[in-house]
Amino acid sequence: MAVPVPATPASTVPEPKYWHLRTVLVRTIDGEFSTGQVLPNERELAARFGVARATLRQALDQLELEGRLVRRRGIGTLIAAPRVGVPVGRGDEGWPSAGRSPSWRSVDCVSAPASAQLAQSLGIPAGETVHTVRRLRLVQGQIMAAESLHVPDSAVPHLPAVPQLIGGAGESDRARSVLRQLERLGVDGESRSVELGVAEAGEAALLERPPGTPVLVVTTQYAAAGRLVALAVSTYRSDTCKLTFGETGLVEVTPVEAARTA
Amino acid sequence: MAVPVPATPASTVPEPKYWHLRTVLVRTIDGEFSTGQVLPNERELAARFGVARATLRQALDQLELEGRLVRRRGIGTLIAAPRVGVPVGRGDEGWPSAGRSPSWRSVDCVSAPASAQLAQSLGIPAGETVHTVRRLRLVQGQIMAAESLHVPDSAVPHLPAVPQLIGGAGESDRARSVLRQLERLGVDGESRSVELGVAEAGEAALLERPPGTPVLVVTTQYAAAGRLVALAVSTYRSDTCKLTFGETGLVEVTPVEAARTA
DNA sequence: AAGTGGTCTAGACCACTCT
DNA sequence: GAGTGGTCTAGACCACTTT
Repeated sequence: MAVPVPATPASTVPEPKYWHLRTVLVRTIDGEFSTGQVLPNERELAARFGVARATLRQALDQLELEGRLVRRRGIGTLIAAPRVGVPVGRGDEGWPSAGRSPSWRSVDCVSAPASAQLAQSLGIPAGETVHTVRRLRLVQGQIMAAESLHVPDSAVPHLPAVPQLIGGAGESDRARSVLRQLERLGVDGESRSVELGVAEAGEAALLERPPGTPVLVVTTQYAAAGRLVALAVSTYRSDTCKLTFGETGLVEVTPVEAARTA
Repeated sequence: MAVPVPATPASTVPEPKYWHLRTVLVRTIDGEFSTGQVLPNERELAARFGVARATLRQALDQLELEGRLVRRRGIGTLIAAPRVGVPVGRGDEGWPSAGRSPSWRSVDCVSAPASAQLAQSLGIPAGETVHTVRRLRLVQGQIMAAESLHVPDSAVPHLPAVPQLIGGAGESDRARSVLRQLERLGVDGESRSVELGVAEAGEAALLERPPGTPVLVVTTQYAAAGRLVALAVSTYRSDTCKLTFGETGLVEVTPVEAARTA
């Protein structure tokens, strides 16, 4: 209010300040900054552009959503690395390999009666036992996704008997057993969906991100012999991941920006 | 500040108010509201929960990102309809059909030299002519996505001669020609990626959304005879779309929420 | 202790929609 | 004109990281 300067004299439809700011910042960071570099702090940036800090933050929020910036408490705002292409789909990445796939790390495994909604999703009677394996997907040593893999007990009848109450030590073994049994079934088909979501407490913790972090939610139905044998719900970090599908990289990675704006 | 009530007495790590608010709102709208219903206005909600309007809005932002709410200027905040599953991939949906596919509507078509980055993405020399068809994807009469389909001139040498300067009337014809030529090539393979983005001015207008709207950016490389013949960049509305891949719905749609939280 | 981003407030004005 | 969401401000305090 102190400064009544209509720097953009307003044509017909005044562009919001934060959006204009974003545009300026995009040009600046694409031009003068490189990955890992830290921007001036928010208070200084706000002063420099003559806006309130909240307005500046609105612009930074956008850039963070686009994966261009990373903000770290107590540290500062830095230029993000380009997103990593993460293969999703058929092949070694797609199907849970019980062996030493370097890509996945099992976290825990619980066996419990299916909730009504989960039962419906799996096409089983409510209350039937479902084994849920939680695991993390690592790419280049970084946590990219957290997954809950739900397997109806009826799909893996040959699981080794294990006490229902599981001590923490046994969980890893149990997860392995479930994955191994699944592998033996052989998979006929997969059906997937991708949508935008936000991570709540549990997922957020696994992803090492604050609650509310936007994620790409990938839901996969695995079928064997025409029957649904597993349902995987994977939440991928949308800031660092680009999901890739299909013929494993017909051509190399494609920079998108120019193609969108050109 | 008037009310120093620490409703949640803080365990070890105080949960942000807006996050707690979101949780409360989720329970409320899942329980007592149904699609299309309007919530009380923001000022009243803020008062009711004893928070500033900005804090309430932070919670609503989250819910909108999740596709649970839709906010309309001058109208109010309403419960959103469930996301629509949109097939992406092989089949009639995946490949541009020049004919009367009810799913796509061509907007315009421009032919211009490729920018450096676009040329690289297409694997052609910079400056080569590229035909860009812009079109909209409609599902159930609703605009779901905007697409730019880039086709190198060398991939469609049999295009009917048309003056370079195109009157608005002829664009629709030209778009049809490009799509038809593409169809005749036959497609060997497709390679896709999905990532989170935001719509800028042009896209936003086509999608009938404000700039900054989050979108799912789908980049598709089309190959014919081992050669890259087209690059499609499609931006899907993340609030209303759930992208589906694979064997066209092995089982019916899967509600995700329960599976994630269970 | 100093510096950073994260949260929250109370209020103002604007743009849009409907009556 | 009344009511709604969208933008913006100026300031405060908190949580986290580093020195």
